[in-house]
Formats: sequence, C-alpha cells, structure tokens
Amino acid sequence: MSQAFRLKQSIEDAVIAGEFLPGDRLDEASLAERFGVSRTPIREALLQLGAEGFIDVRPRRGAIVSVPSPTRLFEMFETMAEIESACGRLAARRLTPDNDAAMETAHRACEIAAREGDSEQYYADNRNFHEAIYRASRNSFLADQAFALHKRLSAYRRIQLRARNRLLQSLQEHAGILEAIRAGDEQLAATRLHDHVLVQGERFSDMVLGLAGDRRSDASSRSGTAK
Amino acid sequence: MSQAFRLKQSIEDAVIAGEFLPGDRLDEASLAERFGVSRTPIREALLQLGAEGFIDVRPRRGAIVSVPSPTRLFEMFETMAEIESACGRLAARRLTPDNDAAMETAHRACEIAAREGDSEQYYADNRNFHEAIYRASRNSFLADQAFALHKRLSAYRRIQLRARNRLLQSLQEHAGILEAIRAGDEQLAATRLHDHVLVQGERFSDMVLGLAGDRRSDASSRSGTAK
DNA sequence: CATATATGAATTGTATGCAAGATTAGAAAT
DNA sequence: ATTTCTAATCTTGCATACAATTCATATATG
Repeated sequence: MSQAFRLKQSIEDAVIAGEFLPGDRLDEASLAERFGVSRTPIREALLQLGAEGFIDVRPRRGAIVSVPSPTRLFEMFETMAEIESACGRLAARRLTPDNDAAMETAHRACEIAAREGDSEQYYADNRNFHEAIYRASRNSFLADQAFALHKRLSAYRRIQLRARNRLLQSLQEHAGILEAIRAGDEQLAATRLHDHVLVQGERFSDMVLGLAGDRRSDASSRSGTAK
Repeated sequence: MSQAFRLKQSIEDAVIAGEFLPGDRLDEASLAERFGVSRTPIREALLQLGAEGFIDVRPRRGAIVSVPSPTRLFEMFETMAEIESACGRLAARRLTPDNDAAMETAHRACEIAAREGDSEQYYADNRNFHEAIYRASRNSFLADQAFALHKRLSAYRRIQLRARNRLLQSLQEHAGILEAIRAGDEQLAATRLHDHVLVQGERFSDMVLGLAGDRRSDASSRSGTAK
C-alpha cells in the first residue's frame, strides 16, 4: 500500500503516544529522514491529519500538534459527551446479544484492571468498552465519528485516569451504563453516558484552567470565542 | 495563500454544486489541467477531502465522489439528527439575545422563500437557519462538526426540497423548533430537531431504496424515533 | 462462446529541484 | 539596553521526472 497512508498512521500513533506533545513542530524534513522517505509522502500524511483536525497545518508555516485552548477542549469533551450519549441511546434501543456480549467482555476486563489498580491497562480496556458501545449503536457512521473524536481526545483523557479513585468510580459508572442499556432505557443510558464523559472533561478542563488562566465559559456567561 | 487549500475549496464547491456526481472519477491530470496547476497541489487537495470523508480516495485507484449505500446514507442522516438535536438542546439551555435574533432573521427569510415556493432560495435560507442553531449551541466545536456533516449531506438534501408541500411543512417544523428553544425546553427542542432532520433522511432513503434494492434493515425500519 | 492470459496504455506514488515566503541573527541607530 | 532594519538561512509550496501499479484491449486457449 502507499506509504502516505502508513505514514499518516505512524505519525498519528506517535502523537497519541505522546511522543510529540501539543505545540510541537512537525517538520517535514526531519520526519522524512526519520522514516526514510522523501518529503512528498510526509506532506501528504500531514495534510490528511490536518484535515481530520488531529494536527494544525498553517499554510507556509508548517504543522504543529494542535493546542486546543481550555475552552476549545471543554467544547470537545462536551461534544464527545453528546455523541456518546447518542450511541448509548441507540444501543439501548437496538441491543443485540452479540453487542451485549462484547460490552460484557470489555466490562469484565475493566473490572480486573481496576481491581489491580493498573491504570495503563484500564486505559486500554476502557477504550474497548467505549468502542463496544459505539458499535452497539448499530450505526457505523456514528460509531466512526465517535471513534475519531475519542482518538483525538485520548492524549487528554489518559492523564487523569492516574488517580486510583477515579478508576473505581469510572468502573461503577460503566456498570450503571450497561444496566441502563440492557434495560432498554434510552433516556437513562444517554444521561449516564453523558455524565460519565463530561465528568472527565470537567476534571481535565479544571486542571488545565489552573495552569492556563483561561475561563471555561460553558453554560454560563457569554463565552468570548465567537466564531 | 497556498494553492492546495484554494483547490480543496474549489473542488468541494464543484462537488456540492453537483458538477461531479457521486461515483464520478476525480482524475488528477484533468483537474490539474482545468485549474492550470500541476498534479501536486491537486493531490494534496484530494487527500484532504478524502480525510474529511467528502470523497473516496482509494490508494492506487484514484479518487471518486463518495457513493454511500442507502444504509450508510440513512446512518449519516441519523447521525445528523443526533448532532442537530444536541445543538438544539444546548441552544435551549444557553440562548442569548444575539443568537435568538439570528435565528429569527433566518426563519423570516425561510418564510418568504416558502411562501413564494422558491425552493432554490429556501434551500439557501434553510441552511442559514440550521447554521444559526448550530451557533446558538455556543459550542463552536460541535457547531463545526454539524456544519461539516451538513455540507456532506447537502447533495442529498437538496433533491427532496423540490416538493412544495415539503417546503411549507419544513417551515412549520422550524417554527416549532424555535418555539421550543425559546421556551428553554431542552427535551422538546431536541426531539423536534431530531424528527425534523430524520424525516428528510427517511424520505430520501426510501427514494434511494426504490432504485437500489439495498436493505436498510439493521438501522431503522419501523419508524419509531421513539423518545 | 466463454474464460484466461499477456501486453501496452493510462494513472497513481514518490523523489528531486527550484522558487517564494517565513524565521532568525546581526548590525546600526536611538 | 532596546528597537529596527537588513540580510542570510531555513522551510514550505509547486513543478517536473521517473518508477510502480492498475486498467483496458486484444490474443490465445479450452
């Protein structure tokens, strides 16, 4: 297969793995050298990642890993919450035995990781659990959107799963979500998923806010970022 | 500014305008000649459009305008319905006088177009109305997502606004949506927007289904939309 | 007649070179 | 010491050339 697509994946992985941090410059020449190719496929990969919103490509000024403002970051988490709750609503409406089993398996894995306090493992299993819900929506387009946004936020999500408390609380929330989906209660499933996701966004935003001095401006007040 | 970005816009516009129909091949050489540039910036534009899901870029096999299956198309409309209803929910929660006024203006324009039966004009004004709601969510990231999906579906939406009945019915639904948002009734606003969008999806899917003989089974069938 | 195969044409993928805009460093001036 | 202007350097944007793969056509074969 063409190199550009492989490179796109590699660069994306490197960003997700935290090798390139938000704000880091993605210089074409060094990437080309690193991967042993010319600048052309590197450029193509970078432009694709830029179109997906993963990185920031400014004409004539090179590409950098996106640095969302705290406001923007909160908006991204809020959007994630809305999309996930949509998945949950549909999953509750359409649950099949297959999807049910997949969620159960993922949930069990989370349970083990949480009990052992292995946050790195929990991070991976948590991802599987959420993906199982996306698929359970039985809307592959919606699932794709959810999956893409989940990836974009992974860098920010990982950080705050470190606390042991949060692991157990997260697990508890998962159980509640599963219960609602199985009961076919669309409204409850949506609400629980919404809160589950948004809590992470709020925790993280608060954390960033402390450092950055930008206001979160969600519901209240007229946020400054008109667009 | 760089040509690749201008070209991306131009090609996207051409697709939206219906100059290239779903399934049409987007050949690099002819596009290069048409725009008077080399293949390089054309490729870059195509790859970006591909990453956004606007077109289909298959490695080594060229780019074509996406041809979603009826199932996929229904899924896209369903996703649009979920995203729009999220916008409506947030708008109801956070409505400001500015956003209210913008929606009112757009609604008035729709009213005039509908009364005159000018479906082309209504198409444009309808777009403005929906965009006003996206902005009223006061979540610019969510609004961006909504806007992007709206564009992707525009080719399919335009077709069925031709019927005069649908114009007036659509307008009526807009009024109901506005009312719910102004009343601050999140649930009602969400439901009304959801149904407003999904009705279009179902109408169109049915239309396509007649031609294509693909089955929609999993996602939908017996209406519902529950809630 | 249908299917398989081979050969040539067309198209995409990558490398390289050069031009043009951006960035940085240094010198001159206040 | 700070600022401003200029020049050198670095980086990106585009065009061209060539390599690699797919596609189309025709020929051979059962």
